[in-house]
Amino acid sequence: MKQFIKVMKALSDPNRVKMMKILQPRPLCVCEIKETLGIAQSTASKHLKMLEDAGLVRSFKDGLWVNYSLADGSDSPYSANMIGNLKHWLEEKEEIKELNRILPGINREDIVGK
Amino acid sequence: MKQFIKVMKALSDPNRVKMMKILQPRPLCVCEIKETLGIAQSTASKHLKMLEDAGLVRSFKDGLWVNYSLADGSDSPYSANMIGNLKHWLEEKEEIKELNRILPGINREDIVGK
DNA sequence: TCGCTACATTCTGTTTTAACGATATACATA
DNA sequence: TATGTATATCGTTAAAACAGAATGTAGCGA
Repeated sequence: MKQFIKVMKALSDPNRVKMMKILQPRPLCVCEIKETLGIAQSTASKHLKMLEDAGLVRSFKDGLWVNYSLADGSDSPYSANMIGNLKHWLEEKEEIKELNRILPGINREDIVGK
Repeated sequence: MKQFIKVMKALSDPNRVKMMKILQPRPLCVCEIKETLGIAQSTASKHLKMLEDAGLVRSFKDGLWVNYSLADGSDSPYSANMIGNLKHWLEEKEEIKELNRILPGINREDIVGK
């Protein structure tokens, strides 16, 4: 039950859901994610930790960067189901389409401040 | 997006998830639900309202009683998916098994105080 | 080694959520 | 009509969640 609640809680915040959506095309580092969503770096980092604890994303370091990608769902049936469904859910929502629009222009090399 | 968040939020509280589970076998009135879960009547009522707003349960009056049952999922794909999956998910969890154990002994006629 | 960069963690203030008791509403029935 | 019962709503309080700024940590490069 705790695991299920963890997944539901993780997905009950708009910014975290957006993260799940923008991670669909490819892995992103924290700075790309915070830039895309327009939130503070600490906020992004905390949200990603919650998603990771719920088994929804995974992270791997690449030198100075930490890349996040969608998890494979092996953590629980709940995470597996939600990861799968989110691949087609919300696709047509304006909030998400807008993110998909700006996402190609986001590049870790171009991001200035911390 | 708002609709999705609403469903996730509705299912990120243990008492509300338990409600979804005990409503599986048959509809229940508010007093049976509050009795089964051991919570205050006002608390149960509020939780049920949230579940209803999310399209996860529906209510119909029967005289003085208000019966709640699982919704049919026509409200959104999100609610449909969760209603369906919750029919088999969590079934083996001790918290839920305990509820299934006491549920048959719960009867609206036997519930005393408000 | 020193500084710089990306990220994590901590701190603080604000908003949201959950609980219960008390009150209001709706509907039977005496 | 008056009363009692089931549920909904309101008021209050305590705990949890979210945000950003500030600080700590790890790893690269000069």
